[in-house]
Amino acid sequence: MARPRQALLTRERIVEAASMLIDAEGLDALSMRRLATELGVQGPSLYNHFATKAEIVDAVAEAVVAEVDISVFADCDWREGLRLWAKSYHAVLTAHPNIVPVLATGPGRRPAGLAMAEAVYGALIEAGWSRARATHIGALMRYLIAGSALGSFALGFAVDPELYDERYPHLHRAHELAAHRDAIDEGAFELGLDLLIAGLSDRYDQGVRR
Amino acid sequence: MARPRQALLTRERIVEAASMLIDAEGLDALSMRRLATELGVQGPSLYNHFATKAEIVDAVAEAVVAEVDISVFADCDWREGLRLWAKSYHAVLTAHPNIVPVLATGPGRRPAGLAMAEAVYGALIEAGWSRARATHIGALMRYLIAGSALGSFALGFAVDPELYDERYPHLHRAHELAAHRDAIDEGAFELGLDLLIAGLSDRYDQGVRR
DNA sequence: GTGCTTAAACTAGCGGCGTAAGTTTTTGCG
DNA sequence: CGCAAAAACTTACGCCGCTAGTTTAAGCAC
Repeated sequence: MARPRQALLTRERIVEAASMLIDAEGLDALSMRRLATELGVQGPSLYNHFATKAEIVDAVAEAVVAEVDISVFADCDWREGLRLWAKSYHAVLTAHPNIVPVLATGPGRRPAGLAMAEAVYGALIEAGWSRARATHIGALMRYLIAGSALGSFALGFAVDPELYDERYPHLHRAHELAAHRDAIDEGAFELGLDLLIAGLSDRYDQGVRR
Repeated sequence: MARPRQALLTRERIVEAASMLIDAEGLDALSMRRLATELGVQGPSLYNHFATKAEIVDAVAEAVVAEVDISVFADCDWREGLRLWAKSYHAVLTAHPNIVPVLATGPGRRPAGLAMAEAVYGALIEAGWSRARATHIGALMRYLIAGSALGSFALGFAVDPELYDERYPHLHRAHELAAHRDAIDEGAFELGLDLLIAGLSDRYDQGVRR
């Protein structure tokens, strides 16, 4: 086949297929040949639209970050804005867990990431936080959100139950955690969010804004 | 060469070389052939000591986690124990940033990880926290520590400075962040640690332990 | 309308990857 | 002493990201 009358691929279609593949089967399942097959095309054809595989993964990450709702900062108090934004961010990452390592590791050079940073940082600055503290707070929220999305804490205790009782007495019945995995992760995230925002709120109200 | 009089490889030597390679050049630089070369040996020889590459990476992760000081829980108040443990954990991850994605993503099935969970969870339970809350707190600390170690927040703003002023007014001079990257990340982590432990401490003192 | 450039698909192939299979030699034990 | 297990080796398979070169269609200039 040479050039078709109607183009088979677009950047959009490629990103969408890649995103679905990552969501369904994980980052490792994404190979150029596999992705191309999914799109009814031969592997190297993808290079007509993206220079490298990394660019494709990047575009997927960008699309995911763009789902996060940053409009909340416009209408809310900084505390409420922070909370709603964090929940939206958290929800998006929970919906696309397999791409999280890319988001967490990679830099925020992409437009959506910069727009998000602008929104968060801007809201904090306008609330009266110092530049340095606003940076810290933004980073801190990211730590919590990315950290919670990355690896389920509850996961990984599904080993031989008898082993625990001998060597790890406090982990007795810890293997049952796996069943409540989602609830636990959600609870831990909520706890963290409450504690951080409450703590910041206290400092803010006491005039400690740097 | 057939079997040598003195074995060239041991699991220890392999893990050490792999660890050094990951520290020096990153996870991607670790390939079986490359690692074998580093050890003066042919690639497949490694399979005499480890069944898969994943097992080697796992062993490296285990060795890193084992560096974390969990003895602090024995002598301290739970608050101080939590703080010292978190700092030790954080310091270890900062010293081996390239292995962090493995630790963060992967389950805690390894002995060192289980021992750490046992220590943290045990200290919280004995302090009087409910089982559910202790789990949340342990998970939450992990989120903060792993999240902060994973991706520097400050990194990734080293783009064309002129771009910021137009589209992202609050990120004005944000590119300068890269220079203070370590200080910022450290500040954000410390802030998070302070806020979380202070918040938990308040709840604890008020008798809210679940 | 006829040519020219560009775009978008193709095929072939390079070097590297993880790993399986089978070979050779040494060691250590019954 | 004989023999199984261990620890190195060589070879090879099928995947990977990606490059190079080819073919044909589309879009545009004159």
